[in-house]
Amino acid sequence: MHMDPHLLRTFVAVVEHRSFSAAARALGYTQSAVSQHIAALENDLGTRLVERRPVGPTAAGERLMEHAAPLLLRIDAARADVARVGRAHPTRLTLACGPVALTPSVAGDLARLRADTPGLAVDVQVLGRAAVAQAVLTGAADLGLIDGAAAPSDPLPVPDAGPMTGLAVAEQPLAVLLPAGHPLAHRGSLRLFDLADAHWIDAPDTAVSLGQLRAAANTDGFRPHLTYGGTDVYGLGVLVAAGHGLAALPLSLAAALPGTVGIRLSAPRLVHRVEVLHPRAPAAVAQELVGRLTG
Amino acid sequence: MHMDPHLLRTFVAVVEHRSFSAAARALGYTQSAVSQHIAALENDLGTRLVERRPVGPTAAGERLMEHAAPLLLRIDAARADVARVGRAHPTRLTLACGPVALTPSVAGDLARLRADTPGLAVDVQVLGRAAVAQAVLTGAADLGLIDGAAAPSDPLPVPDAGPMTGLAVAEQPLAVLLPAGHPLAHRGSLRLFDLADAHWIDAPDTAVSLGQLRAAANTDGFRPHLTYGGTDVYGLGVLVAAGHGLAALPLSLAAALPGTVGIRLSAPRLVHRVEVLHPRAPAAVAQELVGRLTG
DNA sequence: CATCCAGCATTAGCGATACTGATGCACATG
DNA sequence: CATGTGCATCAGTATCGCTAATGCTGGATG
Repeated sequence: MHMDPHLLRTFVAVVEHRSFSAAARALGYTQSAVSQHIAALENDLGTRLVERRPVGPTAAGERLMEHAAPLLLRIDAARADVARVGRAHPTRLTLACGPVALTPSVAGDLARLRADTPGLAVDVQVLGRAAVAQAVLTGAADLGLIDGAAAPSDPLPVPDAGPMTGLAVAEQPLAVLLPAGHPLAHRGSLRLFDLADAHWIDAPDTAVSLGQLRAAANTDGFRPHLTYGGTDVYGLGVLVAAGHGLAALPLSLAAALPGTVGIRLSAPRLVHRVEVLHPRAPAAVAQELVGRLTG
Repeated sequence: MHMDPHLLRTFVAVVEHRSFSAAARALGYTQSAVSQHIAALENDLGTRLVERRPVGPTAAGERLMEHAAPLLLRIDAARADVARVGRAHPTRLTLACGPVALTPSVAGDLARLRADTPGLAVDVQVLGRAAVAQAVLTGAADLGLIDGAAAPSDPLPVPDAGPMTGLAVAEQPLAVLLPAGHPLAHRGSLRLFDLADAHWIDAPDTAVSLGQLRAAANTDGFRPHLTYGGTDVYGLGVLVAAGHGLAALPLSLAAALPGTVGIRLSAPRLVHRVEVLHPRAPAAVAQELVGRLTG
């Protein structure tokens, strides 16, 4: 009865639905059960966790919410990790890819793997950045491909919810995408610091997210001027071309977009890297693909 | 009954004690209850988790063990985090320090804080590196001080079991400790790569651990020639002086040890940094000390 | 200000659960 | 082959965790 994941799950549902009854419906309980769950949790922790009428988290509840999601995720990850043990050679490979992570070289390796292992079904899923790690942890995907900006020898930051290894697959220079007529568009290279106060587009599911940029460059700048929720690189290019702001992309991608110019970033020394994420004990086919990607 | 922390706890106890009965005694249960707990877990996960006679984890059990400790830690962290909310101004400040983290400057800041806040009881605890973060997360300490080697702008690696912030307190050059008669002892500075194949002493609770060194320098070398389990820097100095191997230390500390020479490391660009760890919502006094340490 | 109502709390009751204590059974040891 | 250690199993019981019904409270409405 101590901090039962079950109680946490209904707590999260209550906070998200902002209603006991709605949470009950969503979870397949009665409203009474939900009420008792919350009461039990509050009793256990000795504090009020949700304010009623209107329903919402208290300060303590907000704290708990920060823990609840990772906790529940890790539970699923543990389940998946245990389930993977002893799993025979599966005939299906599920890949979770970040938006810009599926490069021609990766696709080539994958094609060669399929050629060498007849009967292998492959399932490629494109997800948002955070969801990739989650899919690998929970076993929804056999492998994950993420990308982002980092110093040349630093690994990409990954939410740590379980034993998972990231291996570099490919690196290329990082570029900033400017509209073709931009005053800086003729430069051979640019320093990131000079652009900290420029207008930026935050496109966390398409380009390098501004948060990553801030972390990698160790600064406070890069405040978003516009937020782009799509996963389509061309759409982002259109926005940049129209002058809505700048975006950071791997150089080869930036060079391919019409109406814009991709200028290589010279300082700080950052690269765009694709990494493959795999669980501690991946299936045989997955292991094989990891070998090809990194070998 | 899905993956109850209770069941996990007894699972961990069983694996650690390598016995159902011993685990039962440790947990205050009957042997029967423990047997049923394990059976329930195995039934839930659909795999055998522990081998009996002799008792030990199966492959799946080993996987689960990797998750169990962080999971239980995070549960305690969540508890502590929630309990901290609304806590009035406490009159006692508990500091968890890593072995080399308690520098003169830190002690000075602490002394000034005590002078300014009469009636403040301070409790300083020296712990191993991993235990510091754990103490902060579980609320056993209000603040933690850790140290280690890292690239100048990189944060120290901290086990991610909850919302916790690390702020740099002090940085100084990293040095390698050589016996006084060592052939390289007259050098003005040394490159770490040249020492990768030397004999090293692994002293994770005293000097910079070799694991950190490997990670920071991105290499495979630094295989331990001798392991030193103590937390006493002078004892480590004696071992180095006697030629048992080398160790990495902050320069000022290395310079103070007799019979040895501390040579500054010039490449890769690594520093020894002390960071203060605090939970998301630290108590008022703790917050004040953080301000003084970092300000 | 009276009424209504949406929605959370409370309670009784019952089936499921989680313990204990006793017993069974398998394996290692001498 | 006898013995003992230690896990599995089983019966019994207290407790838990649900549902269904009912109570209660704060806000909207005229």
